[in-house]
Amino acid sequence: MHEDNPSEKHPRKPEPTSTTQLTLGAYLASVRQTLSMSLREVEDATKKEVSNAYLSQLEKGKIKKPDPNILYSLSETYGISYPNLMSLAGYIVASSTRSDTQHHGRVATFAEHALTKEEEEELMAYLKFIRDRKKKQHGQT
Amino acid sequence: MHEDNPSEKHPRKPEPTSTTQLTLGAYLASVRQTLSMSLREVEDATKKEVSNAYLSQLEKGKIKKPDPNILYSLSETYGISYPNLMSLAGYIVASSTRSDTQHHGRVATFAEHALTKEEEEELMAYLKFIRDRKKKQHGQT
DNA sequence: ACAGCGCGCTAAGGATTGCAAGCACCGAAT
DNA sequence: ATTCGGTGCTTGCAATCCTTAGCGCGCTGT
Repeated sequence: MHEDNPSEKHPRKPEPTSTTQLTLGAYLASVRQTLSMSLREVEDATKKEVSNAYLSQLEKGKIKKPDPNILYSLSETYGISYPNLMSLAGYIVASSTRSDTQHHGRVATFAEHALTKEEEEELMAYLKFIRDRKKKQHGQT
Repeated sequence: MHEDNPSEKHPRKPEPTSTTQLTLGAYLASVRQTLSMSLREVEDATKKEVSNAYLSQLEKGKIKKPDPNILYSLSETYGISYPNLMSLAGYIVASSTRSDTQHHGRVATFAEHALTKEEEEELMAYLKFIRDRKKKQHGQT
């Protein structure tokens, strides 16, 4: 069991403005109050994607694992960071895996790997899989 | 039970529902079979984070919204892209991959396919997995 | 006073997740 | 032939999500 008591083992930070050790619920509540929105206003703003009842539970920490898409709706409505919400919810964030624009020096490629025919076929099939996926992946941001 | 519910509340991708019915389950099953791993091997490889029973259901498409962290475990043990799994599961991906148009053609058999960096890395990981598997047959990292 | 409205919040319940346990099947060793 | 281990898969169940109703409170106007 985990306790959600945000007021211990920490010398109490005076500035809750950053994305510190806040709980998801506390953070969401803070943002909503800052925007002076009611639970039902948020419900409408998200086009009923998040019910006022659920948001209440969310803010009170009664929900442990909210659907990522709900978090996304809230991030859009509030104008806050989606990955941050994901992180607060205990989900591993996709872009946290650093492997993007870094080591570019490893030329390598498959040329020097002497692919067997079997391997090549498998890799081709896999590549197709990846790309088929990306086609469907259009429609975000 | 139909997944064709028109009164969907949550943001779901406006997918054409035609052509490539590339589902999460099919993809996961494909990868696992390519790696020649049994359900229980994966269960062990993920340190019991994913039970064999659940993986079976996942592959058969019986699970609609798996926990992102489970998808992460699978992406790690399979050596595949986590955001891609998220996307397949219907979750909105945190920082969308803007990898298109990044082509830095690297020759080899795949040169004609103009691999992006991400694709290349994923394929490399995949190739490594294939070869690893052939060498050891069993054991862990 | 008392409607009426909006507020945060709670109750109850259907739906889904994820797991432990167990099933039926198969191939190999005894 | 029979046991043994391994395979995918199913079942039953507790836990959790998320929704629809509805409660109690405070406010405003008639």
